[in-house]
Amino acid sequence: MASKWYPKKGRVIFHVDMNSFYASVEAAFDPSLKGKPLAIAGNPEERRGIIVTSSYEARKYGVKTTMPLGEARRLCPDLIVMRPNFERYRTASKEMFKILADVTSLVQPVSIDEGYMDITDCADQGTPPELAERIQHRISEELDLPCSIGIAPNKFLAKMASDMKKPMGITILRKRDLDRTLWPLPIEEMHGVGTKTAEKLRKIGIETIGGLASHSVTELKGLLGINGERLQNRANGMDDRPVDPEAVHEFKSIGTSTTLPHDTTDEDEIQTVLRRLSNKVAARMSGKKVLARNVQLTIRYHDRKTVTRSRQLHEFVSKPDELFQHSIQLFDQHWNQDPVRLLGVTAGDLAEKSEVTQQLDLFNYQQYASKEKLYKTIDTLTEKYGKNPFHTLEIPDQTKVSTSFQKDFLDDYKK
DNA sequence: TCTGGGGTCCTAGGACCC
DNA sequence: TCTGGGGTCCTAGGACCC
Repeated sequence: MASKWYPKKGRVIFHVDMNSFYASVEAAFDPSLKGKPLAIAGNPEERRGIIVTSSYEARKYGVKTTMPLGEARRLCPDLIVMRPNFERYRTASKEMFKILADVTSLVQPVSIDEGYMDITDCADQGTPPELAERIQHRISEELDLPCSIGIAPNKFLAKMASDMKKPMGITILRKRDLDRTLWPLPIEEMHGVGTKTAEKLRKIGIETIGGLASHSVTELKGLLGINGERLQNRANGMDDRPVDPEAVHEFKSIGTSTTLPHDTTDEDEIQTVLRRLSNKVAARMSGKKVLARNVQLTIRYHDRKTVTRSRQLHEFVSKPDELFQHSIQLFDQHWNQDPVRLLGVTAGDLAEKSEVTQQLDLFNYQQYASKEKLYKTIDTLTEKYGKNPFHTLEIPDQTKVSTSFQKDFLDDYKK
């Protein structure tokens, strides 16, 4: 029976998408909000008054994400507006992913409210629709939260499928059904096509996903680069990205930014804000036990023009003051004296603290018997690796060597 | 009523090395 | 005396997503 759902080749992928997540969490927390037009929005006094999420009741009035709060209120005078409670959403998210993890370890969270699952090898737990129903039912019963689930042979189609029935939908998207399910959709509804790309595609006569699927790939590449080819493959239902449960740990940057209550040119105020942002980034880095080798400053001016300035460092940083010093220097170097609307600090080129410490120990060559022998080892390995693994011989760059190199290094050195 | 905050990936040009 | 082409690193910006 199950074999009907499990052809010999091919995967079965779920995309689980929580429906208007923040608003739903609030309604689960306070059931008196159920059935009412509810929006989660920032504080307009601080110029953060945009809609982050809204309930389906609010959406009926035309309330949409990123809409300014004033406009939302005009469209829906009875709108209930709440500030976001991120801690509450994170807790709910963890509970939701726990339920997914009960089915398979092949779960890849992509954001706080959605994730992919590879259930190819879960045939013993039932057919995919049965499994999807069970997951949806558990999330609804245990957390009082609605979700939609897309079932498909790959991530892209699963993602498109979960979007097709909301809220509380379960949608199967098979390859053989693409011509009537996916292809008629307008091009901007395709995941990966935003305003700019949609505009470009419409200019060359592509209006639907089907239009993209059958268009000349040469022209698409000319228009969109490598992305043109990739989008066309997706439109044809081709996507071999694996569900990667580890991806969530491999973050590449940690940043924070804030829109100032008022545009400012006051350097003391700016300094205070940069210090606060640096502290916040450092705290999050410390929580994740990572160090950074790149610091990036973001400045958005009164006219919303945004510039980023970054520096690659020769050593790792993690302390609040280190981040602050780099960001204030970047600011002083690059600020054009115009009023500032937003400031951001981002730590990039991250590495795990434990690994960096290990490497620092390894390449602190004072611990080796002789410098000559150390250099000889480096020469040997340089030949093996085809290039000098250090940036210079004088100051071995301890930061950019692989674990396999470290191992070889020790093996060779001990000879 | 004007557009938040958290990210990722891609591109392109210049510097530098071989 | 003039010169190609490939590769990597760094920086900045843009597009996209939730």
